[in-house]
Amino acid sequence: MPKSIIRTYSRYNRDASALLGALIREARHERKLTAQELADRAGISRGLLQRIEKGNLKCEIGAVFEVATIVGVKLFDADESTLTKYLRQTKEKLALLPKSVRNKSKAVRDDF
Amino acid sequence: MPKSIIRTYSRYNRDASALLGALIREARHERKLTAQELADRAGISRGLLQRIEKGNLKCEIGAVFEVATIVGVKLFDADESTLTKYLRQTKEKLALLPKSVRNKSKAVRDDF
DNA sequence: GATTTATGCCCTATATATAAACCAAAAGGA
DNA sequence: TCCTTTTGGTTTATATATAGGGCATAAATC
Repeated sequence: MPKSIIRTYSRYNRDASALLGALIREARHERKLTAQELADRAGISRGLLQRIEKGNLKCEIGAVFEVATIVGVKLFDADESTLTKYLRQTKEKLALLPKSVRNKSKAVRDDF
Repeated sequence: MPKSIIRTYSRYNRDASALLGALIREARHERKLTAQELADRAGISRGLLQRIEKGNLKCEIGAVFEVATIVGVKLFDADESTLTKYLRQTKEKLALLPKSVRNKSKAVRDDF
């Protein structure tokens, strides 16, 4: 990130991230997990989990997703099966999977 | 990140991120925005937007949230007002706001 | 067809997020 | 009360995500 970019976030997203962190923290307590235990399960450091639970927007999304999934905080929707439902419904799925494969089989392109 | 941690992600979250990226890309097309235009609006580089649309889990969550909000892809829920609803309902909000203020007024602690 | 525009994907420099190790304070349990 | 555990907050070293640029291809547009 050259030239010291000061990134600003909208109030909405700051609230959203703070809420997500609070939900994660609450869910962790409900499951009687210490911060260290949850961090270990997610494969991250305890310090990173602390920042996630505080709603820090600079955390990598993969770490946040992993933690949220472990403690049962759902993304996109409160409904558990919504993601899978989306994955089935969206016609983008057809364009989705090849896209994630393209990098692996770089030059071939014989997949159609 | 010392010691070259190889972070693994669950299949669920890889799918979730890929779906989120696809939804963002689809929404961007619906709004007739070029990648450069959306990146400019979000204050990020075009390359980062590309990675977001590919569902790269190493992107910072703040950038993903900003982009998603701009093109109208909702987080947590399809309903627009769900976040604000949550923010009102959750009793965690009381513990939430002071937490985000604590860093600003570092040593004072006269807020109670 | 030609020409512009958008996209995909390199590359490099650098700002910074992360892990790990601390310490002190808070919380919980005896 | 004391003792243990958990948490919040540092600090430091290092891995790496990012911005920015270039370039080739694809896709519009004419």
